Amino acid sequence: MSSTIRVLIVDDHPVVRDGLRGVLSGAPDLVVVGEAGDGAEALARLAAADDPVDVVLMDLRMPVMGGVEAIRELRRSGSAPRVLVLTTFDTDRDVLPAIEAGATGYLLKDTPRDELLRAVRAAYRGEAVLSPAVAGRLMGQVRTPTEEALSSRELEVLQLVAAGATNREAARRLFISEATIKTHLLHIYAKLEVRDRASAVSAAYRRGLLTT
Amino acid sequence: MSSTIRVLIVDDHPVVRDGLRGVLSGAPDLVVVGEAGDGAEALARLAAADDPVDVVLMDLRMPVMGGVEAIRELRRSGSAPRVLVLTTFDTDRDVLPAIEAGATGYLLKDTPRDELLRAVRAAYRGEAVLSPAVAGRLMGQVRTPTEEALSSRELEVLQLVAAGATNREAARRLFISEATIKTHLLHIYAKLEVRDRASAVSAAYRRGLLTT
DNA sequence: CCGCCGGTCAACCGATCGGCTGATCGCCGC
DNA sequence: GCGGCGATCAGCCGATCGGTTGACCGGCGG
Repeated sequence: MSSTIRVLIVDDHPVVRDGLRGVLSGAPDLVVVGEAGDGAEALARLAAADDPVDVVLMDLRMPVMGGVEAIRELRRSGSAPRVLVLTTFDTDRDVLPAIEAGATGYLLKDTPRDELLRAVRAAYRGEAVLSPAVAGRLMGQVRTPTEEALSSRELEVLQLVAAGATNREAARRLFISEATIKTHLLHIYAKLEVRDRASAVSAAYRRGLLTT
Repeated sequence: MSSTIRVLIVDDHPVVRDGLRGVLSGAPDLVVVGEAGDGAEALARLAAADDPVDVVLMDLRMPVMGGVEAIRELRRSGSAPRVLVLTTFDTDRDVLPAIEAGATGYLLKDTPRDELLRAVRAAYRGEAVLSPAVAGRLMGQVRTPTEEALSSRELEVLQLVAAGATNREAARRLFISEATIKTHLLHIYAKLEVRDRASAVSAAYRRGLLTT
């Protein structure tokens, strides 16, 4: 019958893939048509036009090619499958890019089995499904639209500062003036609501702007 | 037969529990005798003396009671089962306490299925099994014995600095002199191999000394 | 018993930072 | 076409930091 939902599992952990396969295979209306260990494998699998996929269960942090890039590629190529993100992390740095890239839903891995099954069916219908923690983050974004969100240039500066660069060194490395570095830093302080570089670095780590 | 290894799965993610159950059930010499969603549940299950467990597959970061405390409790109560840590994280902050607490092995969740099975059997025999990344961290510890390991006082200072305190503020908060703060910071810089507070904060986050 | 280590404190110096004001330029959207 | 924003740059100031040297004390272990 045409009501069978065809699912592709993308996760770099074999154990997790097995777990998902097990959970999904318990539902008569779902069938796992493939697995992939990273974004590139997933794209390759999805390119096989003779074997369509309805819903992609996608991890985010993977080697070779992460989930966000994979989703972006999918959208760019105009492919059809819904993408349901399933990951451990609920930081802004993970959630926002994934949703911007075009994920249909975003679940955390502590989601109970039955909720996961419902989410796959909902994603198949094009409905948005979010874990409560993720929903909260999104609301926070909407409520404070202009907050945080460092510009890419500011992030470069902050990375150098976190690496121990003085203003002078950062300026040299970015081929700009020391005054500009100072300006960027002032903006960064304002956005992160701090007053010095040390706490700016700390705030950035907490918000997932800097990678651990 | 007595050669059947009895395994308890402890992980807060239902999907992961399913995956592990699936992998283990594929081996004729292994049997999953229970599951738990956090350390407290695991201890309760292990307290049932009429139903022994040989190997515990233990996640670390869990709600209610984490894996490290659970392992420590187990050892304190003189219980027998081997504990094989199976987690996503390989930072010093996770690895070292777990091994100190008495874990028999430490695997990351990207471990292939067959290696996981071999590891369970090895743990049952009391052999140490480490994922390559974890082994590397341990070696690093041994090679540089005096490295890092901030004293508790130094950590207090660093936390304040990360929160945006100036030396003067930190001094006031800890009821000590500003000069002492400076001395602590110099020691911190030496241990973390940096030259300013911003990069000290960064290094601390990367090593898991400061919590995200 | 003596040495080492962690914690405490002091004084001094140059280097750097944070705060402020003000300015130019290019791009995007209304 | 105007306004806003990001990025660029300048100069000035006081405050703070980083580096150094030297010192005292208490506990722990050889």
